[in-house]
Amino acid sequence: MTSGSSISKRQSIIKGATSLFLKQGFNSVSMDKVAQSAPVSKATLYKYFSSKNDLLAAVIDDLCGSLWQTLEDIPIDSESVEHNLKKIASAFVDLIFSKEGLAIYRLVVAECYDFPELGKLVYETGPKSALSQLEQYLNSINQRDQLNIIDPAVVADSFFSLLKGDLHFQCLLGIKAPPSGEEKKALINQVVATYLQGFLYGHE
Amino acid sequence: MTSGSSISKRQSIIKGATSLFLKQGFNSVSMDKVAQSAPVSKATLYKYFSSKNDLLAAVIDDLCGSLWQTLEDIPIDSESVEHNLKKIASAFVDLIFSKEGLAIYRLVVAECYDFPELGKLVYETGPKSALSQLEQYLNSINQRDQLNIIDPAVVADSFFSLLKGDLHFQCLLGIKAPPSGEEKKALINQVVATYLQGFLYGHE
DNA sequence: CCTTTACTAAACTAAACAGTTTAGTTTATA
DNA sequence: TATAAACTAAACTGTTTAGTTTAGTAAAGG
Repeated sequence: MTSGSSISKRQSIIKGATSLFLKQGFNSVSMDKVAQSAPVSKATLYKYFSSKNDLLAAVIDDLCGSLWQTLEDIPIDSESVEHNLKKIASAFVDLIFSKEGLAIYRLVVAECYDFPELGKLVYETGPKSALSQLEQYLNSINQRDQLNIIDPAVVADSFFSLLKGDLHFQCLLGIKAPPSGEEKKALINQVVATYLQGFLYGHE
Repeated sequence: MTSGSSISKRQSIIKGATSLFLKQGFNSVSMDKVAQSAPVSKATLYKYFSSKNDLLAAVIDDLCGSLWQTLEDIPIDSESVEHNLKKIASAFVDLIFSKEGLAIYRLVVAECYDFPELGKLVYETGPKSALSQLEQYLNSINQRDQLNIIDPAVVADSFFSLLKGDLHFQCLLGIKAPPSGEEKKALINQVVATYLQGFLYGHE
């Protein structure tokens, strides 16, 4: 089938390019290597993507869609606030300390110089929706529990910032290994406890 | 004078390279351009720096030394905790949202792929000392004011993380302009107030 | 059977760039 | 003035790379 074959070619190019870009960075990967990894001919590669930057945009777009999906799919149910926060925290921490999460972060920050649209693309499809999701939840418990959250956007931001912390920076720089499951659990427990006490239920 | 001339050549190479790297990124700048901007001949350039990576290391080293100096020079005096925190916050925020601060962050994150030593160099000369400085201060007030700070390292980390927040990420990506003086002041006031209440003096 | 479309392998173009070399100039000093 | 070291401009080497072109193959559909 014609269109079927086309779609799978396109997909396999993206798949190969993604793997290479995440492993070695954008500049270190040549279009020849991308073509080999798909595997397609270079001519076909340029039929689907008009330039290397065009391919990068497609790769990032694809990655963001799949990576942040798990965070959006979290069911915010009627369980305790602590429980819900821990679920959000867990998905967030898993994401930002994953190999792909760290690699995409590096990739995007690195290419900001010559490719400004990239930043917007990533932010809009990722952090922005995570923030507004938490903000919405904070608004709901703010009403329900008669809390005193003046600016839910700021308070939502604080939650993710505390989870990132200095550790995320060190992992980005490659001077520290990403946390293990146990370490992530400990981090989440510590942050959620601090957060409940310091930001939500500690001011009465 | 021989050595005098040598030192100034070296310095002017670093100065030129710094300006170019911060503006355009490492990969987009050729050694020819660096030589022109110093200005020195290419042969001289390679007499002082054995490779482009060697030059980058010197640039980063020089930058970190000067950039983070202001943060280390803050006198932690006997004034109120709020006052001291605001001084630290102000220096930190000025640094991380400055053009150079953001550019060096991008530069280092971008070059992590092929140049792992860079991350360590930056972290050790920058964030690490800032963290331990604040940690030390927290230790002192912990004793003095009979606070209940269990892990000063974590609590120090939280302070800087809250100051960075999502805004720093957006500035990094170039999708938001760095905050003005007024905006930085507002940010500092909000974070310090939250911090005093939520992390230091709010648990009694 | 013929035509069109997708594809491939491989050669090619044109430019950029790290790093070296050459041949000659300036400058300080002894 | 002689010498040695630092310097310069410019050509050169060798490699890499984005993107194009060419010539030809495979296969589906009318």
